[in-house]
Amino acid sequence: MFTFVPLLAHNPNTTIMVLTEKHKELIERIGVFHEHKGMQPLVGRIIGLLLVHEDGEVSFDEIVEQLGVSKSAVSNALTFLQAKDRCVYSTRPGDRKRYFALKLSDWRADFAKELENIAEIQKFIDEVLEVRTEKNQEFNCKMKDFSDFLGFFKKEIPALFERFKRQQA
Amino acid sequence: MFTFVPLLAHNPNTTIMVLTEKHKELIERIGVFHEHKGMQPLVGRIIGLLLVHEDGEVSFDEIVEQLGVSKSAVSNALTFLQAKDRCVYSTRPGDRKRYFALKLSDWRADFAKELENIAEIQKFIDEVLEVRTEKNQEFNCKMKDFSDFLGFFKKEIPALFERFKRQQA
DNA sequence: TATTTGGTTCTCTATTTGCAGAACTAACTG
DNA sequence: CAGTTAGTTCTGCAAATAGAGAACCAAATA
Repeated sequence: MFTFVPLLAHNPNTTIMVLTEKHKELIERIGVFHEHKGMQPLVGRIIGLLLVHEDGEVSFDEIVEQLGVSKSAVSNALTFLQAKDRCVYSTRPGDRKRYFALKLSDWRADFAKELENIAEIQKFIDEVLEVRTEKNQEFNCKMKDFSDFLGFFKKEIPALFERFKRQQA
Repeated sequence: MFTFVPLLAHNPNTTIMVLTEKHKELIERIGVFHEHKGMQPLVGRIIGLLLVHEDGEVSFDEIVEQLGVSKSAVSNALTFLQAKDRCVYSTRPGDRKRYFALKLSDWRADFAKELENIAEIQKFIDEVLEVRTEKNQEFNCKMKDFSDFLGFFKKEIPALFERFKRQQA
């Protein structure tokens, strides 16, 4: 008679990385940096942890332990990070845990998105120009100027990555 | 006997601009755009109002009336905008009112600051690289790559403005 | 079938935020 | 000096946020 003997089921990576004070302090600072960008506190801390963790992949449980927060908070934060496409998880045969990692691979796409996002103000500038009267031409000109620059800027983004690539080789 | 007859004291520009629905709706959208950038709601609305207002300069009172908010809220928001160097006020002889305007003139400096700000993540990336072990070289390499790009990017910012200037002429 | 594991969802609460309204101040006016 | 004007600061509250803890669920195990 055969019994199913799971290879790893009783042997998940249960030892967790030891974080030094330096690690912890860096995680906090990365946390507040992201808070300033409008993210909720724990989300920023998790990004910090995933960055400094030597494995790059961190289990749900370990996040809970390392950051000393509740499972519910971690669950919500990870759902958010995945929705924003900043984070993915992988699994391992015979181990039901999920191991979360940053999608560091597409930093190019992410950064480009951020640039386009800040240039998004152009849309508003243009709408503003449409509703403005001719009364204050100086003001209008400066806005037109800014809008033109933003258009130029957006077009330049791909070239920027190109030049970086060439300059690297 | 001479009496002091103030030229404008009883004649400040008391008629306020009429905002259409389109104006109001645009102000709201500009407001939420800035909220997403981490500003408090009223600050974004004021930016919107100063953008669409035909005069470019708007008195404290008119801000209160147009946006239908309290004086205290406006006072705090304007203090904030001035602290952030996004806004200035001017006065007129014989008129004690302050007329607030966006510092639209230095959009170049502002935009450059925003770009540098998003590249500030490099500082953290580098610190992270210093505390990371050699364990996950692939992860480390991607981070190094990203950091290199951010360094390159920062250096490119002035050139970007240069190219825009040339391309305009 | 009962229990454990890994995680999600729901409910509740402490904290923070954003603003109103009142009290206040400082400069000017009658 | 009493009143007005223009704006600031203080006090308090309603709403939003962030997270704890418990209840819950589904898959795997005993």
